[in-house]
Amino acid sequence: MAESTPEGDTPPTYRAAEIAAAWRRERPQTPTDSIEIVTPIWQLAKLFADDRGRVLRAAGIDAATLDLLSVIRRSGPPYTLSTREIARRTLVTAGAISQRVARAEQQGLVRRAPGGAAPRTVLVSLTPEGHALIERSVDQVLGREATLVEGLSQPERATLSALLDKLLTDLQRRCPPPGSPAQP
Amino acid sequence: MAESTPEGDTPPTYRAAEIAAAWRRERPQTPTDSIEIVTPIWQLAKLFADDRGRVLRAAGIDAATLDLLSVIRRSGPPYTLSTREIARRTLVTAGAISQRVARAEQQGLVRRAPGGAAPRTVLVSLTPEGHALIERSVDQVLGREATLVEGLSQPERATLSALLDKLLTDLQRRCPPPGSPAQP
DNA sequence: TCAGCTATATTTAGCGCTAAATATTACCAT
DNA sequence: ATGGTAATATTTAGCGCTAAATATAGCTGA
Repeated sequence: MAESTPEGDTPPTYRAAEIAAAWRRERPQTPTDSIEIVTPIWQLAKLFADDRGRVLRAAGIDAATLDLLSVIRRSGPPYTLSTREIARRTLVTAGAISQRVARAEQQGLVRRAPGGAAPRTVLVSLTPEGHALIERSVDQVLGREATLVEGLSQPERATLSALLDKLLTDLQRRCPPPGSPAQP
Repeated sequence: MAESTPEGDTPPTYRAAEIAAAWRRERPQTPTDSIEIVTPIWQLAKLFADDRGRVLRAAGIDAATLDLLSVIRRSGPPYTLSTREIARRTLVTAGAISQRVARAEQQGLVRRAPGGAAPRTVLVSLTPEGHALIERSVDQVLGREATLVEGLSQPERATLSALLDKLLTDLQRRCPPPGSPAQP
């Protein structure tokens, strides 16, 4: 056996190519076509999320709050969005949004007010404190991420993002649309 | 009105390109370079995870258990791995592995036994029931995922996976290695 | 007019994860 | 021998999310 139990060496992490090869060795009929796409996507998502978490901890804000303030901030003046619209744009459950808004309101970062078209619409607005916090956080987060993707050349990044977008579009056509994270 | 709030139309989901454009409109100095890479990665990760969740619910197994049984199964005979090694390969906290193993043991899918090289090593093995469950689940999951990536041609998939791997390698060199999901 | 219907927001129970604290074992140098 | 140290596993507290149940406001048609 190569490297399983008593752990000879300890490679830094586990590679998609190894996973696919292991399945083909163990079960030759296994359909491994997707592994080298899906696995690195999950690994990258986790790496980006963890790294962002570290940046945000230093900035005194958590990822959920950043997500909330960001979507309101970048919607432009008057920095107000309905709960429903926030849920649509962040692709997180409406119940989760309720909780995020409650926490942020507790910290004085947003304000809730009834009003709007639909029946029970609640509008969420940035307070001056919330606006200030997002202004000083967003460049830190996006600046850090910009350095993280520097390992790819500009043409490589363009190719990558085009392929990701194509795959995403195709999948959204074929899967029910429950939820998904977002960008500040 | 179409179907949302005051908000005019309701596109199926929120696009990375729109997010980047919104930030540039609102704050021209914002570094948006990473958005069209990071955002689709998170959206895709969520889509794949949700879709897998639906497949697994039908198969009577959850994602965490699939992850555990998979890593043991594809390590080959004797289908035994130490807790430590499982944690390394799935890139999830050792505490989480303890809990996953406890749950799976409760269901009769794995067995725990002391032994192995290091001090307090615990070896986790598949029971016949666990082996049978993973055998009949893995092809369903990977087969489904294979159809999901069909929207990309073979060369496109190769390019995509090469770029993802390059980015991942580069990031692993630059970020601390806390944790990340895995593939069955 | 008014009874229901629809659309939205909130609450609640439960889940799995992380981080930190704790427990346990083997080894090793004195 | 023996006390200490390193390595590992488990437990625990807390967190944020999801799904489902609940509450509420406006609309609509008989």
